[in-house]
Amino acid sequence: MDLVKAFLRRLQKEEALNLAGGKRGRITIHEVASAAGVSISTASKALNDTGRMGAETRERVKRIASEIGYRPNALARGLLSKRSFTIGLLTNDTYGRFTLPVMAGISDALVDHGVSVFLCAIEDDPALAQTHVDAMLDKQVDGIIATGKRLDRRLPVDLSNLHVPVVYAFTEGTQNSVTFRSDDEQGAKLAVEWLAKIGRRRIAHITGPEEFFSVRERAGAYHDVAGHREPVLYGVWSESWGHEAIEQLWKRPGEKPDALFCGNDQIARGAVDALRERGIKVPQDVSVIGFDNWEIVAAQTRPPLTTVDMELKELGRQAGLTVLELAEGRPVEPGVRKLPCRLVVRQSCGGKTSRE
Amino acid sequence: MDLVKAFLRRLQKEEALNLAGGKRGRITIHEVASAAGVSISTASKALNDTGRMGAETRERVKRIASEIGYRPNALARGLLSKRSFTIGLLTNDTYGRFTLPVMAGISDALVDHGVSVFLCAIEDDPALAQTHVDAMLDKQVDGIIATGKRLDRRLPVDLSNLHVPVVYAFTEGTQNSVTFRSDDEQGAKLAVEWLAKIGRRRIAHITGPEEFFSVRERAGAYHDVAGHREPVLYGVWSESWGHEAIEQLWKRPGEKPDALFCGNDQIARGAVDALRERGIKVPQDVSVIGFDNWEIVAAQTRPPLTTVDMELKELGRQAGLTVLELAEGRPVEPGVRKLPCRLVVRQSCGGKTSRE
DNA sequence: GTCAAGTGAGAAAAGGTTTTCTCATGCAAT
DNA sequence: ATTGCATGAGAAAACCTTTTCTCACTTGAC
Repeated sequence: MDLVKAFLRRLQKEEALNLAGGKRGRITIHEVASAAGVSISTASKALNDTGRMGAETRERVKRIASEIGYRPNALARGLLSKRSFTIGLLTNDTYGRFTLPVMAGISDALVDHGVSVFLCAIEDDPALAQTHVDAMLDKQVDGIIATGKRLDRRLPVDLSNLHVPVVYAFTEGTQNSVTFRSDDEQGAKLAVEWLAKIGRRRIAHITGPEEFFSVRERAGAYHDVAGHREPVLYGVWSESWGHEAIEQLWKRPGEKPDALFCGNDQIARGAVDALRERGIKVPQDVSVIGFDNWEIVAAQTRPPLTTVDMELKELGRQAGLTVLELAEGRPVEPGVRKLPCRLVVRQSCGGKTSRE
Repeated sequence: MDLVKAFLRRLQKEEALNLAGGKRGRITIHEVASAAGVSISTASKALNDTGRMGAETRERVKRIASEIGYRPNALARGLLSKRSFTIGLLTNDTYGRFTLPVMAGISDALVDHGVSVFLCAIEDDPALAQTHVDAMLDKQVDGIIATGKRLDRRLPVDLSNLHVPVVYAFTEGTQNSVTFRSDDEQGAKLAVEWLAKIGRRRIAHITGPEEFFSVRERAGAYHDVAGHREPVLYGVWSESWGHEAIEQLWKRPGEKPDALFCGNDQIARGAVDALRERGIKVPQDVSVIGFDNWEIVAAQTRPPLTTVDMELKELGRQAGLTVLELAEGRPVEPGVRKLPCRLVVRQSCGGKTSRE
């Protein structure tokens, strides 16, 4: 009876293994050692280029290891070294609008350091966030990068007293943390200066809700460059607000703007569509510039939008390298690092590059 | 002599602990055991509800563990159990257009099993893909989910002989694998039947490139329901193709379509915009239906698009649960599973729900 | 007063790797 | 001949858990 049970269990196990694709025990350093006729200590030292041994021995071990396809078990290694070569990316940006480029940058920067990334999407749900953080800590992540969709909001979870390094990217950080963010002021300046340079004088600013920090920063820079001659229209982040704003602007008396600096690409697209419907030509009559360089919106607009790119991938890259520095114990100056934006010129502004 | 040695070692250990003060090494089961005055074996059994011991002992250990904030080290646990509670998600969909919903579903399904997800974006780069796969295997992932942006394309890496289970989601799988995909035929049928039901008779189909499997499947279902009275226009997946298709349709002689079934939401949006520019009212004159339910496009179109949702999140959820089943050794029938699509009714079709 | 059975708890091994310590061996210098 | 010292390589401990095995003790039955 007991025997039957054991047999059945074994059978089941083997069957499972077969389905899994033939999961016979992996090749360990023991196999390498015995195949090379050395001890595991020697094998380890040979493979890691540490310890003392004859050059011939080292070479032989290495050759055999690669021949039989040995790959060290990262779990075992991590257990000892207290480094898992794993980091966690925490985000509350469900759409991935901002997170994806950041993630791409992180991954790009860390993949050749052998670091993998856990992606955890927490939808402003503190309990879910805590669950994910706990799971990551249990898995001994070397660090955590927190990212979001807004520079002036915190993630709904406290990461300030963890015993692993935390870096913030495109979300608000804590007191003594390292935080990466885009330089919205510089980005806005870039946009408005471009419009001025191509000869536009009456530049209006249609943007998102005033309570967004980015909105205030961009509006501030706009005023610095363009002065206060044209109004700033605050609204929401949607195409329909772009439409409505055009309506508001064009129904008031007096001269109309000859350029629009929009708070994001969706607003810009709405505005461009509204202008077209009124028979106003973009870019001949009015230049329009967006913000975000959200390809899917900017490139599909007619004409394609000139816009400001926040270089989120680069931001992710730097955040990734920084969390790695910290994980390896190297000191990193805390503070907020502003990364410059870049102007992406397409056809919605005219000027030098408008007609080719 | 042996006793002395053991004593010295213990002393040294305790000193180390004291020196650590609490800032250094994490809390291990040793701390729990000594705080509770039991051995580590007993502590382990108490916490895992295994083994035999007095109810009082078990409770005490559990209470103390939670008091001092003990969390088991997943690396150590994984080393022994050969389960890392980690899976990898491999994708070549850079935009995240399809991957994000799938990822959300996977994460959603697995988070309360304690499983975390490595996200690896490989951009059709075989070398990068291999690097990521190797890194994941080294980290002993319990399984891999491969996902993409096209049902009829493979990822540029061979996953067929891994010793961990692999599940394919929204990408083409291998011979004896488990593959999840949307039922595009059923989805298309849903769309065309809806148009018929609200009284449309001349339904045209504007869609993507014919070499896409999904395109052929949707077109097939379209013909089955709508017959061959109206043409199918193959093109590309962009708004501008939607525009152009309208031009083509409206410049030919004879009766115009009273409904459009579009191959994706971008084409639908382009078509709606083009119709508006011609003074044709949507949905009063022409009903338009999209495919994908890509919120950012469908909801921002004027009027918002009725469209077909491929339920990618559910697809991800099922893929996640399946890879877990396989990882736990439970048998899973190989084959392709088609998941039904769902019609999302907004305002671009009219009919019953058009005016409220 | 011995035995069998049951109960509670600890010792030890295992998992794969790295690192420190120890041990031969051979060789040059005294 | 003895000491001193490189050199090459292995033994064992450590990382943290889980699990199996073993042991001591109690209890009720003979």
